[in-house]
Amino acid sequence: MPELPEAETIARGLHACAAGGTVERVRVHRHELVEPCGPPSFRRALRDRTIRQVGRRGKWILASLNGGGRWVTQLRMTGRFTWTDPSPLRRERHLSLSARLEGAGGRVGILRFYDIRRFARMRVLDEEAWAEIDAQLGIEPLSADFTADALHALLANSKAPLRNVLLDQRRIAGVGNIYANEACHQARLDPRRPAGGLGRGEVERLRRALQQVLSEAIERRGTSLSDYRDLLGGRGDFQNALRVYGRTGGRCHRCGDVVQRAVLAGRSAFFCPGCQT
DNA sequence: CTTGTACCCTGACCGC
DNA sequence: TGCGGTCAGGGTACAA
Repeated sequence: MPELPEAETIARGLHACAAGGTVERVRVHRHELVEPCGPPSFRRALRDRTIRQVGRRGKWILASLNGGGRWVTQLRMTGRFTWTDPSPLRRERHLSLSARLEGAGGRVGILRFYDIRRFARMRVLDEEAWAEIDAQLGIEPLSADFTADALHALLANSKAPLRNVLLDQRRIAGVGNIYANEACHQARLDPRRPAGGLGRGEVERLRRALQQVLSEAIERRGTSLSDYRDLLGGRGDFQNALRVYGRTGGRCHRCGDVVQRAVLAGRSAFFCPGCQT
């Protein structure tokens, strides 16, 4: 579900409601969420900690804690946060975690985490442990460092299909299957092409396309195809701007050809054979 | 090293 | 109505 724009939207929402708040109580309803740490030690690590700020790295949600350390979340496919006023705890089906936060201004709110498919993971890490993970993550595609030269270096020597390389979090952090396919279409590049075979001009087109697609998706608060919702349950809007993703058989808005689907490394790729070469 | 596959899990949808 | 097959925004362990 969540790629960079969805993680960014969620992180901004969390920062607005949770920054300055102190975690008063944590309940872990599904232990696999906090594996391999385990619920008791996870609760101990988070209880009575104050959230300094909330941000994002790739698809990871990061809440930095006063006194050091980070509360980190990988949403994976169906992870979702909600923020509500205090209310009686109903036994909800996919509820994985709930936490009571004493807000900065004396407000109290409940942060809940739901995860239908239970792939999501949370941990509380010290700076050193986080730095290790951070070092494994690739470049931020919306940063100033993401130049054509940098992208060229990331793609060079790779024989794998372009779409697959864009999904590799060790190279570029935050791009998932929706935005990888959309960026390839925007850049008029066939997602099946070997990544290392792109020319300079093509690499620059791809860089711009990635930044445009990701920026517009953030402005539109993400893509809500089925599960994704923001903190308050609102939908994103980028599903209305998709050019190829999930549009097999539809007409390309640019050239009128028919959008096709291919399977690369077990996952769908969507492209227009008429204008992506 | 790189690349691809199976798997983790639930739910939606489609054809029969 | 039910049943089996396929697919889904992610990531990891493992094999080639």
